[in-house]
Amino acid sequence: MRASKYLIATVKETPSDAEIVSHQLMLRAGLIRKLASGLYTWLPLGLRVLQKVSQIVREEMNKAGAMEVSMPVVQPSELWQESGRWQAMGPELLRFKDRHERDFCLGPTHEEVITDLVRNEYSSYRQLPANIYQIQTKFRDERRPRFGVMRSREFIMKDAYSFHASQQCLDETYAVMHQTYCNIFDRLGLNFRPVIADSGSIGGSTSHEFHVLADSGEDEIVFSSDSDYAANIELAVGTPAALDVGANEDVKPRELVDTGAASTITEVAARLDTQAQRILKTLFVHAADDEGRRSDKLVALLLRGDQELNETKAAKINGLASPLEFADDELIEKTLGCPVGALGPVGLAELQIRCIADNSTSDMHNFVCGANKAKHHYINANWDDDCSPDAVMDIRKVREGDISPDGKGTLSIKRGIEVGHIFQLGTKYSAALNATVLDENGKSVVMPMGCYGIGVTRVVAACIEQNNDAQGIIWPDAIAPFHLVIVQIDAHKSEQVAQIGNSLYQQAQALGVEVLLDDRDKKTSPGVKFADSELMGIPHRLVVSPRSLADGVIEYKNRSIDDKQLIEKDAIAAFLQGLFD
RNA sequence: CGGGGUAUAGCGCAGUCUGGUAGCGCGCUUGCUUUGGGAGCAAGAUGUCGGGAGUUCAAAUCUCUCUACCCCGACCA
Repeated sequence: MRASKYLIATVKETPSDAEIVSHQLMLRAGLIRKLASGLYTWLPLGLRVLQKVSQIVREEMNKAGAMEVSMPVVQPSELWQESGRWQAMGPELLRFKDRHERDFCLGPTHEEVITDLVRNEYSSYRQLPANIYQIQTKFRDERRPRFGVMRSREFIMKDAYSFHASQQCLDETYAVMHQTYCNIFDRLGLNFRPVIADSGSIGGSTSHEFHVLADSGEDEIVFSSDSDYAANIELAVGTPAALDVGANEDVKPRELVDTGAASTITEVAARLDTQAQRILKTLFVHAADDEGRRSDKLVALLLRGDQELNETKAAKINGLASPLEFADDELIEKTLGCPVGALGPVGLAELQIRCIADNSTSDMHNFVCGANKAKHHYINANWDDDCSPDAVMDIRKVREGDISPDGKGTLSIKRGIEVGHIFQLGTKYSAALNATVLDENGKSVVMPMGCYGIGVTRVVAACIEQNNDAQGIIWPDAIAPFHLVIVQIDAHKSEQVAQIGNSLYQQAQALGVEVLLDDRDKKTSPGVKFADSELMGIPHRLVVSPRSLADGVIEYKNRSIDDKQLIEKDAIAAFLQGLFD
């Protein structure tokens, strides 16, 4: 490709609406342009990268025995009615009518369409497992698109769906896909981790997310120092370091003390000259009514004072309003007759308020808790003697330094960008759409399904988050838009520069190297060409100039190495061959 | 959806408080010079000041209203 005939849409200044580095660099390097909130045009340079990512995904999926198809973006409402999601999904599902007033939506995902296809085309267990995928545009009307293509409304996803005659068969395919995802992200040159994930409202038991490690990530992932335990913080389990104070104290009688204006854990600890871990934290959330809707009844959640609630875990407790909702101060005061700041579990049983305690509270004794009386706390409260939880479970958010659930090592927390998610769907869709095959006994069975997604557009952004410097993007070889850029300097003055530039360009092409010849005219100064090549992140660069040709050499620079090399003109063919062999 | 902010040339911004000729830098066009790190000089082109309504002799500027976009939060197969 000749730069003089190509859209090099680089910009010097950082666009004001781009917050994270990948978004800034994608705009500055001329990979994308915004059309509207969450909608982006991919420019020639960006599309090359996107297509490379797609191709790697495609090759690995094919290698794993999956079959590529292409399903419509526009989908009829009937299928969604059948699965129940026409009602279940909110405004994220973009709906509209055609000229005949029939309802349609833009596909945010394709479980319905694929299940419909498979129920019509498959009839025997002998055809299974079937693993079918596509790489295609999805639309989700996100409430808040952000960070460029990282969370956009229209994006490209590789979505695969597998169908099985048995759970065992699903397990096998799931394992193959787990490995395939590792292969894909390895090939993409990403620093990533698979983690155990919440399977969400979609149900199913087993689920893993694949996270690219980056500080700008929207998720927190937890991993162990000494084992392969890794999980999304939403469901990560750990054991907090044991109480290091008062562990061996004898049980003392409970006492009411005046704590004045102290209302937070920190203030109470200071006032009573004790530690947060000796104080019981009491939170109130709304209970659900008989029909599962939010009621004004309260449920108390108890945690050790130095610990925090994991809302995802709490939301799964039966009998709580969904989504999890904290009670406001007014309702608490009305129900307990005490303002927020001195709340505790003592006496809640009489008020018929359920208490759910976190595991971390079990070994607490002689603890401090609110007395449900303004400006008063109890000291030396104890389980059984003073109060008992209705249930003890894990509702705690793990912390850095907790002990890994397998007992091996301690946990650390990092931020990640979710670029892939695999999960076992079970029969949610196949049962709703009656997708069955006959098993070896001639009996009709509903097919268990698996579902495997990769955010192709997000991968591009995630990769830049991980590979950049002050000059711009540093593409891994596997997805660089061009492998090599040849910068010509003073070609208008030196016939030799133009000649050698051209000859190198042709040699590189003959080697199958994707090469960009920067033959832009004299108005584009050398500095601009250098800066652009670095901003665009092209891994290898040759510079042809009268200056170096006078010494009989051509300069080579690797984007990720500071030093330049001078290559003898006569040795350049061999050098190129060695570089791209 | 709640809170905060922004909207002026292709991009980045000033001008708004205190109403009175539409500005700056980058980019773009033309010419000359320059050429190894985002060149210099000269001449140019480009604006419904986000839309609508109002106040006023006069509105980018004041008032009302609508819209779009960004950030934080909530939400997220």
